[in-house]
Amino acid sequence: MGRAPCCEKSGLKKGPWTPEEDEKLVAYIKEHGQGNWRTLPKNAGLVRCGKSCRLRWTNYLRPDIKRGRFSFEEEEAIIQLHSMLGNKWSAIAARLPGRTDNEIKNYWNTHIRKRLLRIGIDPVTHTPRWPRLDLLDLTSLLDTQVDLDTLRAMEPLASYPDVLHLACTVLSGATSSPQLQAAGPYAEQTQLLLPWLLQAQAATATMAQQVTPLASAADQFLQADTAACQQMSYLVHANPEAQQQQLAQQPQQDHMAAACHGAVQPSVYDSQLDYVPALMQMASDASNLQPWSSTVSTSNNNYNVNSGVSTPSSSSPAAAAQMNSASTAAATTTTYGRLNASSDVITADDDAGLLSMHLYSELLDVSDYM
DNA sequence: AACGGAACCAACCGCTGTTCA
DNA sequence: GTGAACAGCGGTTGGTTCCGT
Repeated sequence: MGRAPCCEKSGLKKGPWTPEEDEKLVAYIKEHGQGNWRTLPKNAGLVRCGKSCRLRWTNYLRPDIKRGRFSFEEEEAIIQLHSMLGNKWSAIAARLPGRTDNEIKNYWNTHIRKRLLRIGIDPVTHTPRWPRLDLLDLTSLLDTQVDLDTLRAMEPLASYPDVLHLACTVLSGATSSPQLQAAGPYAEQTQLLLPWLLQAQAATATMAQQVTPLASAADQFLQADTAACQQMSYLVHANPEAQQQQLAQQPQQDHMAAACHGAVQPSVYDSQLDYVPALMQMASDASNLQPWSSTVSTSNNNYNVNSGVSTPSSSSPAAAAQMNSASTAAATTTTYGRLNASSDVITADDDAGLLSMHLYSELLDVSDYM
């Protein structure tokens, strides 16, 4: 025999609460405290289910609830937390004093989600959704005719928007770089950069698949990005001597760096468009790889690098608990790893959370909060 | 002013893990 | 040990408000 039913299943009022009902509920809880929701409605003189009373109290009547518009900081925090926790609204609410899970959930679905979609960020994975736009940006930035074969060869990169984004950022910075302008015709540099993008991406994806159980996937990502950034920098500066020097100074720091260094040997691309068939092959190889976000998850634990997002159906509280804030923040940052393009200097921000917050700040339309 | 669609959000629904008779 | 209810959570609904035509 189980418990007695909490309330009658019929004859109870549903729908919006009246001020009188609110008054009764608040008065009762002030006097007796919350809890014992089964008997509360009857004792408080309400013709409501206990569950309904609990919901009304926790979502609306609680005195510590902060009502009104979400601030810019709160919105940033929600996005940041969502990238780590997924649709764990109660967990997110626990970190936002005065806000309820229901309120945050509603706000996410009606405001943030749409805003992210509008700016091209997938609200589930927190990764860019429009790689082809990046591609367009890239070609426009090159300010030169990129042959169709090369473009076609790059198509598989649509699954790897991060690299394209990275390239765009670097190139946009490079456009205004006096060093680069002094180094030679810009078109020549970019002709080198395009095939390199493919190789670097393929190498990075391979690297990601071979992630070791000892190192966190997030760290691997970070290393890969850092290496990619360094290589980008080399290319932008187009100084082979400096490249070799740097290579000698940081031997075999990681596989990714080695792979990238091999890919950018100038001699490889000296003979005009010799590399195009090779590019096609590389692109084909790359197309067989899973996008970063889905490949890099270690099998011996529950760590999910997919921006730390786990769908309700696939996640478990244990898995969520294992995701400490530092590592998930690192994963998030890697996803949005970026360069200090304006100065052609690649910066590796130690404060991962801060970095991604910074990026989100850029993505959000601040004017909405003015 | 009237209308229709979009946006918003409080409340409900249904599921899951926990508690307890 | 069993099973029913509780408590909590995320998803969804539907009523209301807003806004453009």
